[in-house]
Amino acid sequence: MVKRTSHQSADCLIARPLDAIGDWWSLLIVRDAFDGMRRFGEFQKSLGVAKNILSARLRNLVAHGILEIVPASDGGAHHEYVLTEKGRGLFYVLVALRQWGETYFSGPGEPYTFMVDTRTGRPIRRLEVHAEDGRLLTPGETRLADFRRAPE
Amino acid sequence: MVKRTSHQSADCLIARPLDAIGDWWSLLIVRDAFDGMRRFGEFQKSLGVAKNILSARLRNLVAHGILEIVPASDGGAHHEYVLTEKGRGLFYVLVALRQWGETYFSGPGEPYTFMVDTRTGRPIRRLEVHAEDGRLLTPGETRLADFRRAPE
DNA sequence: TCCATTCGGTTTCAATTTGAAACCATTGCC
DNA sequence: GGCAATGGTTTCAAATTGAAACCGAATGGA
Repeated sequence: MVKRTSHQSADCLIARPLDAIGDWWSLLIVRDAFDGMRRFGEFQKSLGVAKNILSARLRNLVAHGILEIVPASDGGAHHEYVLTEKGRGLFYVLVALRQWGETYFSGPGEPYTFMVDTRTGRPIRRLEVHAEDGRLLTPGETRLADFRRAPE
Repeated sequence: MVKRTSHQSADCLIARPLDAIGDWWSLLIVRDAFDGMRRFGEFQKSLGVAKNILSARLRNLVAHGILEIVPASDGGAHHEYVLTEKGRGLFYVLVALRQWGETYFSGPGEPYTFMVDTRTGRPIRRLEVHAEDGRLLTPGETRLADFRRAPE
């Protein structure tokens, strides 16, 4: 499961996250966790994934510090899986993926949900990338910089 | 490669995008494409992936309309792979993933790059989720709404 | 108390996917 | 023509996946 890049990509800050969540099911589990799911059975029913696979994915997410196991919540004997701070940090990845999905994958007549502001019920804004001074940036206006070379 | 959710998740706007790019290599290919890579050999050298796998992934990305094949560019005989509009839409996913990686995966002393505004060389801002009226939203302040039920 | 059921997994095993390496076809160059 | 580079495909072993069976502990009734 854990894929180690033996050749060391120059940009492991994409590769390393993908190592943690880069398989089909993990992000779906995280999404369900954002939706309040906590228990093995809930995830299994929601995703329809084989139990051994779910078991392995949950273990992996816990190992990566994205989920953590908490003793109970309704006094039951079994534990539950909840997002850690690190796991909640994936919110923006999910929003980005979802907005991309809304734009390019929602066919006409298909049932689809989209993300709204709970308070008003209105759709949220699209994500934007901004410069430090607030300017809106396009992909072409950004680049990767080596921290040691040009922080000035 | 293509994983069909037979059970139809209620939220296929996460699952469908993952079906297109939800394996380890595809997003890395897209990232390299944003970095200006266009040719089979460039991707192969950058990623260190087996050629048959790269071949399959490129084919898949083209099939999903994320990359397209263009005839040449330097007059050479071979074609090149460039991002489509849909592919460029993945910019926000990459930024989100990268910022998450910067936050949780960059160990001290490790070489790492981060994203800067080309014009100023300064780091870009963190992504934020905003309501229609501009309020900053946390994960808990959003939910998914059925388009047909509550657009009002 | 005893039996059945649910929950949360693990084990087993066949089928699919992956990846390394070998191979192949075309183009460009001398 | 010969030779290397590019851009793949084929082959085959190894790893991963997934469906189903199994299992143990904790309820829940009769």
